[in-house]
Amino acid sequence: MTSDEQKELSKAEWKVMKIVWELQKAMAREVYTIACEQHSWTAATVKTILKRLVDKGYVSTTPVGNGFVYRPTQSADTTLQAAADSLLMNAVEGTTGPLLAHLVENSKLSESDLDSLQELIDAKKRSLKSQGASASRPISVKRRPRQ
Amino acid sequence: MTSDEQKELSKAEWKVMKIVWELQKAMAREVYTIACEQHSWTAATVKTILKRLVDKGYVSTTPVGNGFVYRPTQSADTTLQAAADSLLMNAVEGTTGPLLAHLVENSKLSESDLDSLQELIDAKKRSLKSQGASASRPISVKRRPRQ
DNA sequence: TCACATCGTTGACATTTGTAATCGATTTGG
DNA sequence: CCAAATCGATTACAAATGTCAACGATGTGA
Repeated sequence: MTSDEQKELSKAEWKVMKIVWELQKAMAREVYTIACEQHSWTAATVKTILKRLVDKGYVSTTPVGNGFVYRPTQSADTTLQAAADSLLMNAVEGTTGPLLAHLVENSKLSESDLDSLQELIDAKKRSLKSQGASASRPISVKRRPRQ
Repeated sequence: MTSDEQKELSKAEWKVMKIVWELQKAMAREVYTIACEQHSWTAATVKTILKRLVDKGYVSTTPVGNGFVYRPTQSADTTLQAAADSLLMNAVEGTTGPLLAHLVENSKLSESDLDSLQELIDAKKRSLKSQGASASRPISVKRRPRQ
């Protein structure tokens, strides 16, 4: 019940986080270099964003030499899921199905990804069948970010 | 194709849009009432947000009596999909599968939603099988040597 | 018709975000 | 050991966003 209330990531912050997630152990130099060339930012800009990410708790630092090694504090997966849940809270009844269809259609998915999805869908179908009626209601995406 | 560059919705704007989408033809009074009670806003706040939504082009107005009737200019579906796509652009390689799994797991889906998904998944699987391994361009970050 | 209720517009102000320069501390190549 | 390269922190400032009050125009009930 700790008022954890993780601040959300802004557009620019997502971009930097993506780099940090990919590097896992990111040295300043690398982040600066990649981010600058990827988004035509100056190093100063990236510094600022990194700082804010640390403040928001998305990135942790370990001092080394002159500066830090930066690490993500949560997995890209967890963070993305939280963002998706938050987005879904804006969904109007009945739009979730089409949204998922759209996403599945336009995403690059591996065979095992597809298998897992199939699995889940089957399970859902079964539980719908067995439980029978229960009309659609407001979207219920609960579940706080774990970890 | 005039540089349309649709501005994105902010948090508060999504909340009001949701109401407009649900009403379809929304009179000011209704929007104010619902939004105020739903988010403990004052009417003034809702007015501002509605105005901004009109400016951004998400809501159109038809004059009637003292004020307007507000209507969404695009479907909730379309807008949600755009937002989801934009979110996915922040995704790290390999996180899309788990994300979709999470969403399917935690969303309320009708039987026909599930059918459609199954359909799509089958199709994807088939095309994976037939085309074999190619056509995937990893978006990985390369570490560059200095400067 | 007249007081009152509504509506949309303006103006306001604090906070967050995008973008960047500067500065002092520190590491490092020579 | 020193000059150059880096690094993080501080400061800056415009734009976007969250919130809201006050105002003037318009509709409405008595």
